[in-house]
Amino acid sequence: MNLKELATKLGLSPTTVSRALNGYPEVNETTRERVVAAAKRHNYHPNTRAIRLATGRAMAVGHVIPIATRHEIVNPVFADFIAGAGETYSRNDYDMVLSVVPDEDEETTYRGLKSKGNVDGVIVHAPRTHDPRIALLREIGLPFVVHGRATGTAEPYCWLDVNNRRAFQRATEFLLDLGHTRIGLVNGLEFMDFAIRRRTGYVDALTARSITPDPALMASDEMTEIAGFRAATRMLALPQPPTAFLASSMISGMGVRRAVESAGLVLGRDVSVIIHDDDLSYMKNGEDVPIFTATRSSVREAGRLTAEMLLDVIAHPDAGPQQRLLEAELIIGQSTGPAPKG
Amino acid sequence: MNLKELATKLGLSPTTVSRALNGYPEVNETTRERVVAAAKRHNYHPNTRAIRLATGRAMAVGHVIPIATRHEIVNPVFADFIAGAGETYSRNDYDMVLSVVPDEDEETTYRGLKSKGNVDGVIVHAPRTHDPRIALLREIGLPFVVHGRATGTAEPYCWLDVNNRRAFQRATEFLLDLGHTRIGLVNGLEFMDFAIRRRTGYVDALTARSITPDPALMASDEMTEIAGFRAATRMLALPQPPTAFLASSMISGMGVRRAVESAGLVLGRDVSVIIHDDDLSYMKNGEDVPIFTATRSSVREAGRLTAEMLLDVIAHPDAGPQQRLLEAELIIGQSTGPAPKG
DNA sequence: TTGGGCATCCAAAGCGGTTTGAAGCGATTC
DNA sequence: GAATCGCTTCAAACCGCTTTGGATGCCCAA
Repeated sequence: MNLKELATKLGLSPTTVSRALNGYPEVNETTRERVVAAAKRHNYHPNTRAIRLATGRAMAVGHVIPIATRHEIVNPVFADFIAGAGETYSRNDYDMVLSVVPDEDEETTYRGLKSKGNVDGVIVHAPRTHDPRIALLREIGLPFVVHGRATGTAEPYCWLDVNNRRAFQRATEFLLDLGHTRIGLVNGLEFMDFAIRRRTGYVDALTARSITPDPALMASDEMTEIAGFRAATRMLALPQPPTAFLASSMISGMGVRRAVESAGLVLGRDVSVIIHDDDLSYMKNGEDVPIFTATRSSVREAGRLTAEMLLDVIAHPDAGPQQRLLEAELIIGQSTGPAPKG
Repeated sequence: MNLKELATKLGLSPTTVSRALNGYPEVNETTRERVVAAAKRHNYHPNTRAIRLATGRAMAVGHVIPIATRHEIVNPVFADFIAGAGETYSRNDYDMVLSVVPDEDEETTYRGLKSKGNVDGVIVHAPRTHDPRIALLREIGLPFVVHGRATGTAEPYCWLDVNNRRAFQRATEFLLDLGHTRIGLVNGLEFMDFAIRRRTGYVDALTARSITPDPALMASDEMTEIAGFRAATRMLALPQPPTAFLASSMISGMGVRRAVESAGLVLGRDVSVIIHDDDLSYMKNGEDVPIFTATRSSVREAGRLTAEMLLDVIAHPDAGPQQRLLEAELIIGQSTGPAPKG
């Protein structure tokens, strides 16, 4: 059943039927009701491909996912973000199209998305410092919103980010208040913008209390269980081991916990751990009582909000760049306690 | 730059230019070269929306992701599968469109995808026994491939699955050969088809050696770290605790490991653990030497293959239903050893 | 009476490609 | 020399919708 057939069946022109269904004013209310009823009865759904061609809009948003050899973006955090964004798209009748491409094809993919008209805009994931994608997207004129920020980008652009610096600063201060002075940082890869901001927060909090950050207590690696385990194990073997850790994610935090327990120490008594909790839907940090003390910020909610921002940018291309900074909560769990007296 | 402009520039008709670029035989080779060169020079890319309308094909594949209140499908395994499928789509110039919808809207979404013509086919995730989606998709005539199988479906359909029964049977036999007789099963939720098959494999292996499966040694829950921890802790507290475990995933295996270590036992010596390893790209089971002994089957590869099967089904709708069963490898890691003499 | 305004509706022209049917033309065949 | 054929090319229809620019009829004010 297409528009023409429905129009014939109703004894109306396609024009009127189209207008009736799309809520245009120049159609008699009685007629509109007839049309709407007939559309429902015959289970008429306008063909998306035709709408897209006729309107010139793709009604779709792209997410480009590079298959990196080194840093894998296909991680749990990404999945939850996508799920959040997808909820927003569904509610607004937009399609979400994912392009999984070898990372050397990333630029070509963005250019293709624009010139072939597959999408109306894109979301940029996992920005690095001086991320080239921002200039690229501006150049080709494809609307975009960045999830995170890219230090070193001159002109303003749209982004939504969590205040990572502040989160880690507060977490560090919290540990300092508990009497910890040797605090290990198990960070993500530090070419990622968020990781740098987190380290900055950590360093700032220490320096504010006149503690010189110790390079031996700062690790930077993939946010995996193994990497967390290794980094923490190494630090615990130092002559002056840390009494507390900041871990970049739930997963690396689990590695840290394993290192702590393997060393015969008790979590929350001998060693304190604070993680950053993205509040992943399938990997909760405890139920009522959080297992880990954490800086928490739902990445799924971030996905929803970033997608909303993008749809807004697409609808109003000439409004200035939107920017939004979310604050993480500091939630107290069972993994922190006063520094052991020593 | 669109087709008409390019044609004018070349002094040719749109017809000829279109044919030249699409490799049709009825065009002079010299002309074709001219056209191809001009297209490249002017950076011409045919508009996807127009192609889709003209050809009647969506050149897109759908993945419907229900937001369940109970069982969350947005998990790491799903992310890796999507990444694999996405690779296949990119190579074949198909778009991957993800629909994230409340689970009560799932049926409506499939119907809409079909009647609005957004996609040429879909992949069905996480089938349950008697999964209603299979009959639905057949009814509305939307090509599909199931990742997994749905016991209780009468008519044949396309699927790609891992031999879960065999994998868990072999793993159980391996433990039995090592002298373990009390083996705990930390399974996924057993309304999921794969979970049932795994339990069947486990039970079959036990019965073949005249061991009666003990209900107290069989747990079924979400495949999370906490659930794994709880199930294993409970079993280890039994009067006759198990000396080995089968865990449904890397993550629940980590929970089991924590339970083992919390009980003061040593993994691989006092208690053996075998996990099912989906070979997730961001969560490797060790590097050279696997941490866990495991039944391994790359879910990312499954994604690639399932997508290929679907594209094939779309291209040849009248060929019979394709079905493919992948075997998991049994890889030996450091988490298994002979049963302690007792 | 007339003409302007308003409420409705429609024909037709896009959107940017693909595809059908036909035509031009030099070479070949009879 | 006319008919046929293969090779190229093109005009036009079409995909299914939106949207522009009338057209129609009716009511009301001048």
